[in-house]
Parts: sequence; structure tokens; C-alpha cells
Amino acid sequence: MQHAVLPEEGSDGRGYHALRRITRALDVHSRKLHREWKITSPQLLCLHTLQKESVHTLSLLASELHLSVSTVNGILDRLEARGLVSRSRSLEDQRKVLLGITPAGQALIDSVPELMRDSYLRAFSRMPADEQMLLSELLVKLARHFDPEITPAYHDLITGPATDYPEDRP
Amino acid sequence: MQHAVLPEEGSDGRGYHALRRITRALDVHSRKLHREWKITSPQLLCLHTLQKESVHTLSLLASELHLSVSTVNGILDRLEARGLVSRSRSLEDQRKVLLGITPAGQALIDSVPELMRDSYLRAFSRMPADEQMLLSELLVKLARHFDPEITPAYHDLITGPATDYPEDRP
DNA sequence: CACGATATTTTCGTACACGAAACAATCGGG
DNA sequence: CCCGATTGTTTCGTGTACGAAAATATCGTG
Repeated sequence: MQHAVLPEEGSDGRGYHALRRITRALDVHSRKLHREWKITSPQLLCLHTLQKESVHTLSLLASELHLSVSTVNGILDRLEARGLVSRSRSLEDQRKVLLGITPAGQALIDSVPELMRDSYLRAFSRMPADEQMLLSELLVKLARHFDPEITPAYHDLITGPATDYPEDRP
Repeated sequence: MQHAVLPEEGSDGRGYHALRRITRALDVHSRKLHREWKITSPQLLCLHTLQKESVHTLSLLASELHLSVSTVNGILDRLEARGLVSRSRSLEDQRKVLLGITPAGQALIDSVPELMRDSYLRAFSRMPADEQMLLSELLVKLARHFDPEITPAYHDLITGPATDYPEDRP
């Protein structure tokens, strides 16, 4: 049959089990990145996001990444301590803190080889194309099936609470 | 070219994005469990596993759950401090520490309502049956596509290192 | 028997991740 | 103009989660 990792598990538990293995693999990869390139996956994610748009503020960045502000704040603390990002209070609205990537930060992400950046994409790319497509669609669907209020969407913050779910058919 | 960060992305990055949302939802649910029932998902997972088989030792439990020994050790520390599990050195082999669930631990997991136990299953069960099946199979496949040495299987520890992979071996 | 190799657990340091509370700044009424 | 409500950031405490190193116990071989 279909390979049971644990003695007796129905199709319900298998997915959860696999999910834990996947997140663990991602975590282990992040630590490897940290050992070899002095940067972790979440840090890399923040840097890449900041690189693309410079108008970022903490709360915006957090909602884009689907992380809480305190989590992202901690990551930024470490990045700022190493001079990889800059924080500066906005002049128009002094509540806001504008985030930016520094030349040193830019240099660092340029130095990390493509292959090390994202182990998810590597594992993902080893699957047949049709399965890749199917899997990402199913993951997106599953994500939507968790209580919606738990993971407020990025767009909610900039367009106001959505009346409905947009992109059901992309 | 492709990365995995922002809302509008190809099917490669969407899966990663969705994965982060899912793990975040699971984490948030675990904290809710902690607030309302003084127990977290990983702790509940350990208790349930210990409940089923009493011969558990730390390293065995860790590999079953696909977590590192230090992680599980920390979880057990908290459970033991609350008198929910017991540790006792094995008499035959004093290196081993036998783990067991206490009556208090049993009582606690019995008191947590079914509905609170696993938000994954709830979200999962909201999907059509065929999609459930498909998703868990794809997740299992994806898990296998991560570097295998990163996630040593449970059976490796009790049956010795596998000579080969069960099914799809390219 | 001694002693190194192995097996197991524990400890330590670090990073992530969250919520709650504290803090800071802006804005709208009265 | 002050003062409460709101928005945004930082701080704090806790719980995962990992690897490396230390500590403990067993076992095999000389």
C-alpha cells in the first residue's frame, strides 16, 4: 500500500506528519545557511522583500510575510545590529519607522549562491510539473480553510477588510 | 528569476507562501490551546504518543515525531515539571530513560475537547475528500524530496538504516 | 581489567515565533 | 489647546526548535 510512516495512520494524519517533516527540513536548511553564510531563511526573506520595495514599514512587512510584528521586529534587530538594514523614523509620520536595505545587506544577499537560497524550491522542483501545480493549489486552498481571522491577508491591511475572498481562480 | 516572497507569484512561490500561512495558523492554534487548556500542540502530541506505547525512550520519541532530541527534551521538561509525564532510568540499561504518562497527564488530555486538539484536521476536513487524499499524498512525496539525510525516518532507528527507499526510487 | 568507541541523555546558546503590555506619535472633538 | 482614541513600534516572557558539547553509562577488544 501507500507506505505508513507510523504504525497506524489514516490519510488524515499522514498529511500532518509530512507537514512536520517538511517544516523541519526547512528549518534544518535555514541553520545550514546560518552556518555557512551567516544568514537564516527568515532573514533572507526580509532582505529580499526590502530589496524590492523600499517603502516598507514594520507592520506592512510583517503582514506581507504572514508573521507577527514582534517576530519580524526581532529579525530586523539582528539584521540591523549587523548593519544589513537601516531603520529611520519617517518625517511625515513619526510613528512609522522606514526600513531599508543597506549596501552591506545588498552585498550579502548577492553573495549567497542561488542554490542555497531556497531548499523548498529545490525539493519542489524535483516533482513532476503537474504535481507541482496541483500541490501549490491544494496548499493555497488548505491555507484558506484555516480560520480566516488567524491569518489576515496582506491585502486586508492596505485595502481594508475584504468583503470576500479574491483570487479563487487566478 | 523566481523567488518566493510576494503576493503575486507563480505556482512555485505560492506553495511556499501557503506553507508559511499554514504553519503560522498551526502555531496560533497551539497558543490558543495554551491559553485555554494550558497545553500546547507539541506537548499534546508527546502525551498522545506516550499514551499509546509505554516503552518510549527520548530518542525514539524524537524520531517518531521528526523532532530533534533536544527539542523533545525541552518539551518533556515542561511536562515533567507539571507532573504530566514521568522519567525513570531503565534498570537493564541505565543510559536509557523510560518515559511514561502519569494519571494527571492522562486526565489532562482527556479533558481537552476533541475539537481543540488538532486544527489541522479541522481545516483539512473542510476540503473535498478527493482533494484531501491528493494533498496528503503530495505532501508525503514532497517531504521525501527534501534531502533524505535531513529527516531520518522512524524505522531507521528500529530496523537499522534502510538499504533503499520503499517505493518510488528513481 | 582497562580503555576507547558507542549510545543516550542533558545542558547551553541561539534564532524564531507569538501575544500582551508598554511606549510613542498622530488625530479628532470638545 | 488638551485629551482620549487610534495607529505604530518596542519590550517582555514563554515556548518551540536546532546543533554542539558535556555528562553518563555500556560494551568490545586488547
